[in-house]
Amino acid sequence: MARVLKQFTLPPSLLFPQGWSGTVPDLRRIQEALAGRVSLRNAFRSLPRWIAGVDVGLGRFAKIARAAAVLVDSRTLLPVAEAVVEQPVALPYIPGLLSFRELPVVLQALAQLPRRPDLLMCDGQGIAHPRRFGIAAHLGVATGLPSIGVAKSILVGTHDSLPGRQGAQRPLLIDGEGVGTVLRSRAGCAPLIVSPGHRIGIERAADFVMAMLTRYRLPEPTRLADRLSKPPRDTEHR
DNA sequence: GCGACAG
DNA sequence: ATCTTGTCGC
Repeated sequence: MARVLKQFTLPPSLLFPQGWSGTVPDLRRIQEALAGRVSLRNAFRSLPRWIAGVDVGLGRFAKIARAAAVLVDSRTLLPVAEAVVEQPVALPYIPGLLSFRELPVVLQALAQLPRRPDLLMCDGQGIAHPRRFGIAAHLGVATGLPSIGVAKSILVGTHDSLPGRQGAQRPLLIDGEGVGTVLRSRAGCAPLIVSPGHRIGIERAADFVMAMLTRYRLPEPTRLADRLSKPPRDTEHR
């Protein structure tokens, strides 16, 4: 059952005031209001043990959203629990409003985990967003849990040129304000865009992501969730 | 008015 | 996000 979700802090009415529906301007106003609940204060001094990665994959014609939540033990970087939930897609993808499309099913998947994560990592932006309220920030505020956004590309913001070596970092700026970190997680790969979601600062968010890297471009929690969220591909050829 | 635009 | 085989570089 929904063991974890019941422990989450805010009631649905406060998480999504318009019940996920409404016009684009309506949804933007919701983000502006909820952005005020985001905290950049660090909830942890060092990497906590239980980290959940979440991601959403779409079927062939984007009819079904498949959310995956993978609980990883940061001491071993190995998965200790997984959950997958599928649900019809309710909204189209609109840049800047991703969370309204993906969060409903993500919350369902998180609810299936056997224990409450200490920290969440998800695909997409945290505060590196036009209204400082990307999906990672929304997820953090919705659950009350610390969260970090790990995106594969920039939504908004600029940065100085980034060295090619692994570990290189540059601040991501929006109108001169630091909102995240452009991080070369792996040499020869496009950098990751790391930004705080909730209850963590810019610098520590990048540190925690680095601590979860192995040989791949994505940190383990997100990488595993990404794989799990992909619908099984047809192998049949008539 | 014209592009840009997480997943 | 998804559609897709082979191929070039760290």
